[in-house]
Amino acid sequence: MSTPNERPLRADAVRNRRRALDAATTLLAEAGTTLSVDAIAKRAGMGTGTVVRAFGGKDALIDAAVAELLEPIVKRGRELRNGDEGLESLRAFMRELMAFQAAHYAVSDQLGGLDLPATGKLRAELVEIVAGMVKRARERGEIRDDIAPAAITALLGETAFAIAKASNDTPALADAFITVLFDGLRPASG
Amino acid sequence: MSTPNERPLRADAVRNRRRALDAATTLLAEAGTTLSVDAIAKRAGMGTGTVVRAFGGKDALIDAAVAELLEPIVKRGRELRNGDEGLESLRAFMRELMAFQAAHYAVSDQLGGLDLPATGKLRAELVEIVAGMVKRARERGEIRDDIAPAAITALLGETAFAIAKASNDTPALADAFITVLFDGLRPASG
DNA sequence: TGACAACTGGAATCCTCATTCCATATATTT
DNA sequence: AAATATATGGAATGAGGATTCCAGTTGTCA
Repeated sequence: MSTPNERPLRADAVRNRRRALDAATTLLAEAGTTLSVDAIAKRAGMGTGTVVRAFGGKDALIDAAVAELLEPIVKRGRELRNGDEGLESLRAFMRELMAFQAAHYAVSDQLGGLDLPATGKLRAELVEIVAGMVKRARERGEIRDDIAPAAITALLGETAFAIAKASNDTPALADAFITVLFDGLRPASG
Repeated sequence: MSTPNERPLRADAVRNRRRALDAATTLLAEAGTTLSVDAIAKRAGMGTGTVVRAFGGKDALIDAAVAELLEPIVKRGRELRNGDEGLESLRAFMRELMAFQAAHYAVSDQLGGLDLPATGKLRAELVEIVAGMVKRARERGEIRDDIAPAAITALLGETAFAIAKASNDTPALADAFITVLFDGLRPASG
């Protein structure tokens, strides 16, 4: 599923690919780090050329690293959506999303200007998952119906991302956010 | 108050300073623009050196431009805080903050990595203003008391900034955000 | 093990920018 | 208007970083 019908990579190339990815992830996690190809190469213990070649360019490497990071939370979202328990699923997912963002808040700081297709796709799926949950919760009458679902989805999505840095200083923040948000989303609250 | 006891600038220097500032503001407002000194200089119709010299460096120029942009909203915040009508002031200020952010959403995209002391100070004052209003509203019993004021301030602040890009696509979004947020902040809502 | 294709390190290259410099031009002052 | 202090344009400089190149190395296959 990942690399279809290409000539198989040599064993050392596979190894280095993996190492480059890990090094990128590590640097991504460190706020204030210089995310240069050279820095990644040094961290991975290999030459610059090797790093670039492994993915065909810096952006592709970062894209792969971030996508790999995002994968589990997206998967988790799919699960929650499928066995959909309505509002509770949504609340649970928001909690996990925020925890995820808090844990990786340094990442998004360093992504400006990069072209990250895979990452973008996953992010879009995240939004889509939340939108689906919002729709279902609303059909069940669990959230207010005087506000457009799209607006609610946007509110949740933006808030989930916004919390990142702040909640890293104050872990309890996420709970406060969720409490206020979901209280405000209850039906007949106007 | 702005330039104390320095030797007065020559008339043309004053003019160029102004033009550089305006050019920077213009470019800042355009999403996707390259915010290089050369671009600013070209836009302002002057040489690169002139632009840099006017403020002593790129960062200082951008800082001045953004601070100038922020000034009115901060001033407005001070007014609202002084004639404090409690929760209504807070709600009004949030509305204005969000409108402001929506209008200038492109700005913050381009500020990563720059050192902007004046801008930072104004932002801090914005937070301080919101914190003050939250405190007052809480003392008046207008918002729930089961969540730390600091958390509420953070929630409002982060949300206000988060809305920027999204609400540029969908103007009604800000209202939805505020409705949900303030409903969720009502006392005895738990 | 030998032959060969696939990889590797990291120096060289190429870009994008901020900042500096200085010969030239313009304001200011007398 | 002449003298002087300031300011200007924009080429030159230099730093930071992505990408390319290739001589040398290592995995792979027979």
